[in-house]
Amino acid sequence: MLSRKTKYGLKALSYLAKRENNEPIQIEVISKAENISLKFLESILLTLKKAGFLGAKKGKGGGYYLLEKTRNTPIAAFYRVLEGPIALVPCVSLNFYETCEDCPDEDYCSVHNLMIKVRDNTLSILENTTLSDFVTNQTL
Amino acid sequence: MLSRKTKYGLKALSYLAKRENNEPIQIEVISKAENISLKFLESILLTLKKAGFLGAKKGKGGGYYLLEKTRNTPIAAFYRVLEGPIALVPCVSLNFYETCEDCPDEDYCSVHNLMIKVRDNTLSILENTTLSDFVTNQTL
DNA sequence: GCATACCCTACTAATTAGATAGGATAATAA
DNA sequence: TTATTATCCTATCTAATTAGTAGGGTATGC
Repeated sequence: MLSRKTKYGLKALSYLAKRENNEPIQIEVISKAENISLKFLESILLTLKKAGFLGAKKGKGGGYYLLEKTRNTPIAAFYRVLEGPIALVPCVSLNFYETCEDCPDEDYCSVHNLMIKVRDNTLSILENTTLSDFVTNQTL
Repeated sequence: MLSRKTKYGLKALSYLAKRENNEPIQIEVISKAENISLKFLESILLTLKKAGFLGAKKGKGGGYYLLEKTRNTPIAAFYRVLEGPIALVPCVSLNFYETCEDCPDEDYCSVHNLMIKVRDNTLSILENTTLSDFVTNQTL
């Protein structure tokens, strides 16, 4: 299951992407619009900013805004920053690979082989859906 | 990510399904073969037995064994018993549905709509792969 | 120079994961 | 009928994670 962090992060990104202009918008506005705890959202948006997806402006009239490239960024990128691995087991993760201590040979592990298929299917959606697609409910 | 409970449960089922005969086999044997903590595996197998997937026999020569139908049971059924929902958010779960408190209208939630697609893709794999397919690495 | 709004670190409460302990129960064999 | 074997069952424990909170620090703009 998705953590609330990821869910809230995606909702906030979607909120920003739905706006017509790209003027900075305050955390508090998003927080109220999407029913997300203010301080929790603050930390999530900071994470997304550090990851290079959002810009921020301090002081009056400040807030967060989408960077140009972010609309064309696949959901998979946000997912990895917010949630971590997309794979269901570390031994099939492309970006967070870890060996299983209990498993002598991945190639002969039924779980491993099935989870590769699940991962590929999930990836095909998350890599081929950009933030723009996401807010217009399009998926390749 | 899968919990160890689910991963170990699937490995144990796969171990049982790979055996030629269907004589009861002791927890300890599976535990050693698959490098799973004995007591932890004990509780997992008990869960699978209570769910109707395994039979058990006590005393000398006892142990766990597959019930007939279990070989043709889809992985999704084991997954739901061991892990819970297959969906990534409760509001798109078929078997463990819950509304999101923060979301006024599911139909207009970007997260909701994308996660339906992810769920459907994952389900198509887990529902169409039986335990038999699983151990022979087949997937529809 | 003051108000605004993000930046940053640390902390806490609640829950869950991953076991572990230890005895009860049932089946088999001597 | 008693000892042995192996599952059954409940309770407990520890560590990690999640979700959220507190409280300043820092930069911006009027």
